[in-house]
Amino acid sequence: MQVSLEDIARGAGVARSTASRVLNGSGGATISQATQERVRRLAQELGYRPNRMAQRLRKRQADTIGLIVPHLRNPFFVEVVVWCQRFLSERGLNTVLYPTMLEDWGGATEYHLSRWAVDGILYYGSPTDSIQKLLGESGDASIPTVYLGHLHESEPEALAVALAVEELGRLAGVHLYERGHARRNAGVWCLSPPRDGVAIRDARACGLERFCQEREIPFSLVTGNDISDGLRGLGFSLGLQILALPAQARPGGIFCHNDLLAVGCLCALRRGGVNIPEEIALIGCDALPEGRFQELSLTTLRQPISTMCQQAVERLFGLMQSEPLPQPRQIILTPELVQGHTT
Amino acid sequence: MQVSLEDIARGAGVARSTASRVLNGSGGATISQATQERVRRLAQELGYRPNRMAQRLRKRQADTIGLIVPHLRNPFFVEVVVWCQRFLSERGLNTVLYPTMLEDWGGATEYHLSRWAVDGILYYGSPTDSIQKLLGESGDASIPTVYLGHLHESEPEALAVALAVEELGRLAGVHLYERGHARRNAGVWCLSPPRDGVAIRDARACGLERFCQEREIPFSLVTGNDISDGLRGLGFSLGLQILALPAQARPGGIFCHNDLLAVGCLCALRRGGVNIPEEIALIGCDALPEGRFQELSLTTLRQPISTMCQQAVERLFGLMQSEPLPQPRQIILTPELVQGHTT
DNA sequence: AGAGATTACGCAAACGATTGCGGTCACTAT
DNA sequence: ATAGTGACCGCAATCGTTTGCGTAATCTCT
Repeated sequence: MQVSLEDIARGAGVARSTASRVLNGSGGATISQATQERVRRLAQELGYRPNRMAQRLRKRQADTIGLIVPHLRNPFFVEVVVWCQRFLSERGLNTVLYPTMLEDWGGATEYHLSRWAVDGILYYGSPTDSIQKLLGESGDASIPTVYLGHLHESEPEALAVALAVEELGRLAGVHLYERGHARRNAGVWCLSPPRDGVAIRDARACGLERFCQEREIPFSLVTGNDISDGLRGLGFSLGLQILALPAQARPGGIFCHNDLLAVGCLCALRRGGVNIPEEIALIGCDALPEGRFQELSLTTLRQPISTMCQQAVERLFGLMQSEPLPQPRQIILTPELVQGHTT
Repeated sequence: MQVSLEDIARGAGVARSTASRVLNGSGGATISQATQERVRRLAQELGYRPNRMAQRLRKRQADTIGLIVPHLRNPFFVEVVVWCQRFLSERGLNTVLYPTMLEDWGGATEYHLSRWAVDGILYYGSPTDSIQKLLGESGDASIPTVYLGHLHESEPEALAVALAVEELGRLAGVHLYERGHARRNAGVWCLSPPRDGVAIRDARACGLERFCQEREIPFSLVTGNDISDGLRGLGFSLGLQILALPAQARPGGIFCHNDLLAVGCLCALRRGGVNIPEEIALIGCDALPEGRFQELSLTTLRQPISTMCQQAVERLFGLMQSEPLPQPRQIILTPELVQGHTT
């Protein structure tokens, strides 16, 4: 059985309140050195450790934030988790993870994400669905929330630390164009994962498409439907499809929604004997370590994950302390191109 | 503000106790249908959700287990986390993650892992250090714990769901031998990460070494010291070192402690123009998806992660319910070879 | 020396739930 | 009519902390 504050108090001959005040250094009242010493020593000897549940009940806070990410099978999100958890733990906050896509959380979400279970939420979701959809009607809208990754049009007032997703597409376009991969054959393709059967036309796809339109470069947004083998598998099967095309129907440059797709696609193309980047150039997104250790290192776009997480945690913390809302409400962090050998 | 049991009770004109008993269906006493209906409807309307902190305080349990893994930069451990979390959430248990290697948890461990913060622990650590070292002197030895991944000689009595680590080495050896990669040049090498500056001589290295001794195959255990770039980076630099050797000093077959090392090494060797598997064969460990999508798909060893996690969670659950200890105390799950193109 | 300030501490009420025990009914059996 | 029996429900303690307020004791100053 654990030792409680009561035990300390009794042992030191003081009231629980006094012991509590000594141990937390809080509570207005002043306590004599002698008493402090006595209490502290006893606590030390008995190996006292406060009951978190009782503290949380009394202080009406959970010391916990919910971190919502799509899943953990993409190292990008793992990185997000690692950094968020690190910054949160520095502030003494627990992290509870909620992968939304991989598992069927159903009622579990409701169970875990009530106002009483978490003090705040960091939400990395698709820009089209807001957190409300996740929490359901029972969701408590008053939980302090900071959005990660992108701005949510449905929550224009919310705090967000986003990545310049559209800029990703533009940067990729510029790079492919300058390197001369854009005007070849069927122009530029953007490979995206499917969503409800069609390619995700997110900001990065749009950014690239816009760039292509400006330069009058042929552009296609493509996806596949076989996701049974993960994103790499999808990329691989798309690569195979490209291999099946005659040369002039193939893209000159490919921008992949993320590095996993890119790796899969690269794998198929290389095995198919395609000259990269001479025939087809490839650029990924997220700068995963995995891309660097391909036989042909992947050109990709690095996003400032740690900065994003740090800022988000900082903002969430402010929100939880009801500090005045920071200006601007939304931060947008810019990516950086990492030159590899696939462009 | 959240609605409490008190509110329900008052609204329905019953005592808190009655409301509680209705909502949990527990507590011996019988409640009339009419009352039940009234309470339930009110709870529904008001969107009542119990305060977990209060419940946990009262029931003296945290509904939470601590999942301890070295870090999350290796997808293998991510997989462990994903599966454990899944099986735990099926049983209504929260998961809190403690990466031991990546971050300096220091006092945080002590803070989070007390008897009062978690009901149980799943521990995936190196076989040489026990959980006691992690928890420190303040650690509460009475927390139900199940060891994951390997047996801990320091805890022969403990429950464990282990992988047949030594068998990994043996299987790799047999495979390299049968494929004719073992007797070439400098024989078989085992690439391991360093620990305190020297290669980890764990069970898989020993398993391979023993096999080599039996067949009188030259064997070396090698590592490097540059881990600034992760395991892939280490593998890569070791690959470069191999490239610098004259052919007859090179290994005929390499067994890598894990797929990340293997991928890095493979990358260096291929870029260096080595014929794989003709000149050097390579076998990894863990069957990460990443290995399959190399230009030359990696031969590797698959371990039954989901089974391991499921069994571990099941056993931990039993332990927490103080069920009689299962026999045998330790389960050992065997790996399976996945043939790729690097052997 | 007595008023006022300060120091040092204890009392008891929260926080929101669970649960052992006891009490009130209505109804039946004697 | 009285005791016995269920069915139904409320009282109040309990989990371990925090904290507002009250009150002695001590000190300071004139």
